[in-house]
Amino acid sequence: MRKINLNSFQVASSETVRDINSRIMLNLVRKHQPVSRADLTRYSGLQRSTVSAITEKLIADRWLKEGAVGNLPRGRKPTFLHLNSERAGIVGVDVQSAVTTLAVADMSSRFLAQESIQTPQNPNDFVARLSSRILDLMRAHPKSSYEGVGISLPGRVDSASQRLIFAPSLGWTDFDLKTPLESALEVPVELENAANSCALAELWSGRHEGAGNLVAVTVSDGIGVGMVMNGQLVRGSSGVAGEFGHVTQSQDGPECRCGNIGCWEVFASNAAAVRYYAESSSVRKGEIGSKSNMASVPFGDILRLVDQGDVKATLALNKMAKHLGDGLAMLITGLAPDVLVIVGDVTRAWERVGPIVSESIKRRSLTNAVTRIIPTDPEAQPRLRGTVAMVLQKHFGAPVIA
Amino acid sequence: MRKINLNSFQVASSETVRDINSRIMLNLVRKHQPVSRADLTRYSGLQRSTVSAITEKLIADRWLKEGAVGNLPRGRKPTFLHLNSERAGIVGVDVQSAVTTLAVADMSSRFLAQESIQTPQNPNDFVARLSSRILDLMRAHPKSSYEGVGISLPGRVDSASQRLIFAPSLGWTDFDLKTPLESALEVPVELENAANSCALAELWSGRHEGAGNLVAVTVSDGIGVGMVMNGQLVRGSSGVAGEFGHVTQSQDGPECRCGNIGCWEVFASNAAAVRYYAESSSVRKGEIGSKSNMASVPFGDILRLVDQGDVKATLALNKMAKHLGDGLAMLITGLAPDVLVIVGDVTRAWERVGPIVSESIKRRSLTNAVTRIIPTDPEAQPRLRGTVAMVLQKHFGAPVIA
DNA sequence: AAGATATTGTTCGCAGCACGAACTTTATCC
DNA sequence: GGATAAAGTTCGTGCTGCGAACAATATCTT
Repeated sequence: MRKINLNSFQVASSETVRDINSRIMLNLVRKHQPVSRADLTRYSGLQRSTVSAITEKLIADRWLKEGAVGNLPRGRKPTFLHLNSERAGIVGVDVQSAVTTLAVADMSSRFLAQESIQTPQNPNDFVARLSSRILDLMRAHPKSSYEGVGISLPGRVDSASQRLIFAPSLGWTDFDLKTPLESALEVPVELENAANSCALAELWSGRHEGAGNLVAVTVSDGIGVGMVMNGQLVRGSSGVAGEFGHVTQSQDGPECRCGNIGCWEVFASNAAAVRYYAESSSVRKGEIGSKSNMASVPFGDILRLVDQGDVKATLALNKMAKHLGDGLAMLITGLAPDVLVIVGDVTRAWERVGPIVSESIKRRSLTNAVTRIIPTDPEAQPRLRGTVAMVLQKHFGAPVIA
Repeated sequence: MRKINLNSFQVASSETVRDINSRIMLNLVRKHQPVSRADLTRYSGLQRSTVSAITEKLIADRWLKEGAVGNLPRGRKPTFLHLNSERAGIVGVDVQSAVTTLAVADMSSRFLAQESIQTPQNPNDFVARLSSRILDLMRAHPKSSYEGVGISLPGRVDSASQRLIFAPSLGWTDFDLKTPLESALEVPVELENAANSCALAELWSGRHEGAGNLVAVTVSDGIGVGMVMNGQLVRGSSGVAGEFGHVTQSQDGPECRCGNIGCWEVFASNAAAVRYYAESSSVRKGEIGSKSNMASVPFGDILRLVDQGDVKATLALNKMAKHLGDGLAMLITGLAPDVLVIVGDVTRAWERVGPIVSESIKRRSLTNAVTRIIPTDPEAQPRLRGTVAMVLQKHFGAPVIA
């Protein structure tokens, strides 16, 4: 039960009822399509007449389409309804430090096209290049309308101003991406942190119907956490919730890029595995601690070496896995989510990493928590799928009431 | 924006509109009372006629009452409305290991009476004694109706079955409190973990209007965390969210009562300060580690000794404060709440403890988080106020929609 | 072959609700 | 004593879901 916020509430009118029920209807079609009006009546509990009226409106507004006619042992044949994938296009953008991926999706979250560009260093160049590529994409895939552009960012977005406050891997600080893009594209733009994007992707994937508490952990050079609680993204005050990657795990670890000592991500990120590997090499050469001399092997190479049976790489990965599990135990103990999704290249080696992580969690967690831990296939592009969810949410999410 | 849960949703009907607007109205009266219909029109944005209709219904249902007539420089005098405190009584129960406190409150959350009993060891005895005392209280304070009984428990309540799963300080496991109490009292009973109760108390206190992200930390023999995110209690899967007290803070700490090593509460609870004090005494006597020989000084005595300038007690409290801050830094970094409330006897010494806690947080937290840290006056009985909020929620909370 | 039965989907009158204009009530100001 | 102002009420309108009756379209039974 939510408290009504008297600083920003919304009274209801007659139309509110239709809005609520339309959204329920859209979600039911999304889940069960193709589906007849009669089935929708049963799923929703509304009257047949009401379902007819609502679907008529949704068809007129081109959200739904009538499709094939079904067959039943008796009685009039049902007309199936499904989402009108022609109606609306959605553009998704996944910004990462090196590469930015763009995609066009339809209403059913199917990708129609995809391309990548190098992420420009300068944020103004980025806006220029991105908007021209998006315009090209929209022209190449004509739809009756484009509902919006969702953007996943490796940084923090202020929830009030919607400005990008901080993006260490890009080197951008306090930049307004939304306004120039919206005026160039004439389409609403949604920004979200990458971990939040992954959490949204999972929430809207349909794989966890009924799971209202869901945590996504992105593991790359740093660690990000996106939280969905009670079916809703938790952004925290001014949008900075989820920085569990910078929770102190040890008083005497190496310094983190955030300036503090012993953050979780210093021990459990890809960069940590790279460091472990470099250290074990240096030790053999007697070069302990001389950071500058360490040859930095990319994390992908470490995974490859592990596959080839390399001992040092395997030990480095194992160490990273142990620490990853330690931090995940914190999330499970504290948040008790139904589902915890892991995102990142480390999932490619989950056969090895998973058991070590589970061991850490079992050792540290309080309850035999029911949390399911799910590694995401990197090919599934969780960040990008999340950007589509950002836009879909506006039409399929629960209406803002009271 | 919330995702609609297709496993349990609620369609809207015409009456839904009235339900939504009535609840907004009730909240506006609660916040601004005494308040005229004309003011409610301005606050709500509804039409004058609509406000009249809604208030008429609420008065007929005895939620509101007309009060005095106001004075204005011009025009017809407004009739003030206020909550009808006679209408409904609420019983709140704060169960702690030694003492259980009962209270009767009115709709405006004012306490009318209060009493304490020793908490019986046996849960069946507890139910018997509690229900007879509650019936006495309700008879002594007749109201047109009793809306419910809210109970704060030092343990975990399963969110689905509403059974008390685990209460270490009481020694009860998997017990159904709700059913027997409800059948004895013929009034709905709400159960909640003590930290959650404190979070609800703060949420509904009216002190933080607009703050949707709020964390309560209870510090006693253990540490509990109650989280409100997006204006709503976060219970997690099966109701076990918030066990941050059992997050591992150090690999090599003493064993926790949960069986793990180095949990936060082992370092930062009242029991920790007691242990620190005992250890420092033992050290002087050369009795390191011989637990059995340590005289256990109650935490209250340590606070008293600190007041009297005792050095060992002060050092013990300082150490506890440092570790308390370390854990709070985790919560602030990870959850970024608007408000973080501290509950427990330790707040009595906040003049001393506060700066140490702030220092720990400043050293460990990532951002200059905007979180306000607020110690609660123990006299304010946060757990008990939360029990009233549990019941109030049902009428003043946002309606369950979609 | 014709009526019985089953199922889908539509039509239509009704009741609940918010809206908004007109109206009533009750003051003070000039 | 009329103008002005504000609070609160009344009433007709439009939107919405409800539910019963009805139309459409099948198969099953006799």
